Amino acid sequence: MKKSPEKRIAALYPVLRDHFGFQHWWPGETRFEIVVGALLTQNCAWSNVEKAIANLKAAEALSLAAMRELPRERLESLIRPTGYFRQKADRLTRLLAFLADDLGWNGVSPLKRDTGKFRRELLALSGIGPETADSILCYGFGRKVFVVDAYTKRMLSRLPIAVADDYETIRALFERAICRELDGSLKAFKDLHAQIVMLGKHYCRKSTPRCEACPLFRARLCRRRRV
DNA sequence: GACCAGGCACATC
DNA sequence: GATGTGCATGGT
Repeated sequence: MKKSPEKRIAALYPVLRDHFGFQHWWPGETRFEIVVGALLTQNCAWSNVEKAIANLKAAEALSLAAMRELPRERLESLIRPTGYFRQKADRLTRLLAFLADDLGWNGVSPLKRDTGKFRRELLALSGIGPETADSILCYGFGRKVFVVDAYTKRMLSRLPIAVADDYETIRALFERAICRELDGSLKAFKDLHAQIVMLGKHYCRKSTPRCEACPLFRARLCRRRRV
C-alpha cells in the first residue's frame, strides 16, 4: 500500500517539530512589521531584513502612517541592507497604498476580506508574487494559506514524491495535507512552513547539504541525493 | 572573488 | 511557455 503524497507531507511535520521545536512564526512583533518583512525578504538573507527593520524602528518609521510619510530617498536608505532597495521601496509604497487607500487598513487591525479576492488583489500589484502574497495573507492577516518557498521546492525534490514544480500545485498539495492529515489549524499552516525554512537553513542549503544529519534523512523520509 | 540568500517582472527565443 | 536577465546588498 503506497502512501499518498498528502500523507508523506504530513508525516514530515512531527519529525521536524520534534527536531526544531515549535517556531512561533512569523518573526515580527506587529502585523505591520510582518507585512513589511514579507516584502523585504525577497531574494535576500533574513539577517539583512533584520538590519532594515532595525533601521526603520530607529527612524520611528515602522508604522503605516510614518512609513507613508517618508520621502522616497529616505525609505530607500533605510531598507538598503536588503538589496534591490529602489525596487523594494517602490513595491512597498504601492503595497501600502493599496492596503491603506483601497482597503482602508489602519496598519494594525485585521481585515475582513475574502481570502481568495484578497490574494488576487495582492498578486495584481507589481512586485507581489505568490510567495510574498501568501506570506502576507498567512502570517500578516491570519489566513489559512500555505507559503511555498525555495526551501519547500528544494526539500520536495529530495523526497519520494512526484509533483509538478509549479507554485500552485505545490501549495494545493500542502494545503490538502494540512487539512486532511493534520489538524487544519492556522497554527499548522504557519508552523509547517516555518519548520521547512529551519530545515532548509540548517540542512538543505544549496551549498552545504548535510544529508546524514538531516532529521528527515534520519527518519528515512528523505533520500540521500547529491546536489 | 565567486556564490548564495525565505522573489519578481520583463524581454526574448 | 520555457528560459534568461536585471535588480543590489551582505555573509561565507
